[in-house]
Amino acid sequence: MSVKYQIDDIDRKILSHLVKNARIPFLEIARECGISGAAIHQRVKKMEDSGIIEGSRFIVKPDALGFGVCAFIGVILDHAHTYKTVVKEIESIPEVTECHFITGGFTFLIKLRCNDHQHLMDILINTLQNIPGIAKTETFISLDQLIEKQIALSPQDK
Amino acid sequence: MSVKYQIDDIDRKILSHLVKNARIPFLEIARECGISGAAIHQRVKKMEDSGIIEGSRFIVKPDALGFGVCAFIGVILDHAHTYKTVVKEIESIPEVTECHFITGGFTFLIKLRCNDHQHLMDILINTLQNIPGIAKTETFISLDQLIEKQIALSPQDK
DNA sequence: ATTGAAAATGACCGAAA
DNA sequence: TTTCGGTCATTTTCAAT
Repeated sequence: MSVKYQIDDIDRKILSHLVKNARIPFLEIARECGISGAAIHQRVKKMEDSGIIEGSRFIVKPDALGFGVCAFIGVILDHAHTYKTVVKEIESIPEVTECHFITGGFTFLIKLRCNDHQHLMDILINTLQNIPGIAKTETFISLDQLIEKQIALSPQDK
Repeated sequence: MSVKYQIDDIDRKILSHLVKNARIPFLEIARECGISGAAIHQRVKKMEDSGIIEGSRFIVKPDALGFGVCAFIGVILDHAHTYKTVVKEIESIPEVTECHFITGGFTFLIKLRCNDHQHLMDILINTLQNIPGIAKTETFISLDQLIEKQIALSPQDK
């Protein structure tokens, strides 16, 4: 479950480029790190194999795909033992992008994206509220995503 | 502010590959779409220029970087007019990865990543609670991120 | 673990349809 | 908008250090 090996400063430097631009040429990273392209290649491969790197993605503006509405939903279960089956049900909802098991007033915190408020209402009433084990939900609609960034990798992430 | 042009099915197909693997060769996408590599290249460029594609990133397991703890924090302001300055303050916290202006019981919902509970406590007490305008916070620690995925691009996203 | 060089593959640009 | 073709750049592998 845990990470297989500790990354060093060169790995961190490589990642600091890759998390900002997945298509940057390895040779460019190599020049900045002062080592060969082959070394970059092998280090990236090792980090991929060990699971440190989970993959790479293009970031697409959700609006362009018709998913202009973002919302968080706090979920309260009526019986703790329904946990597993509820997760499976939530997993099958295509609009859900995240689900956390959290401390505090809710069992789960779900993040999802949908087309519009009608669509959101539909998910709430026809999907979520119909899942056995879910007692109550509380919806927080994101009116504006003010910050979206990655964790800083280096002390100074210029 | 809005998107400059509507993408078509080919664009959607291109994106469906790119959001899963940012380093997939354009030629491979070209083969699957039945058009030339140059066409893929141009369509991607157009989507980048128009802002539909916001960039590309490697996804790194936060644990590997020493950020094993994920938490959400609901923030309540004491005066609505402090909104802007508070956002600026929050923006400058390196551990914060998201900040939403939300409906419901909170003004903001913040997502952040930190090393451990001590680190989280430090952010809560020494950083967040010290920002003028923040009246109250409520912390939800993510004990387990059960789901993490992207919005489905196609009806069937095999 | 890193390197340098070789071979294979892909990105990118211009011209033409 | 697309394709084709050419050139240049990058990825990837491998033997050697």
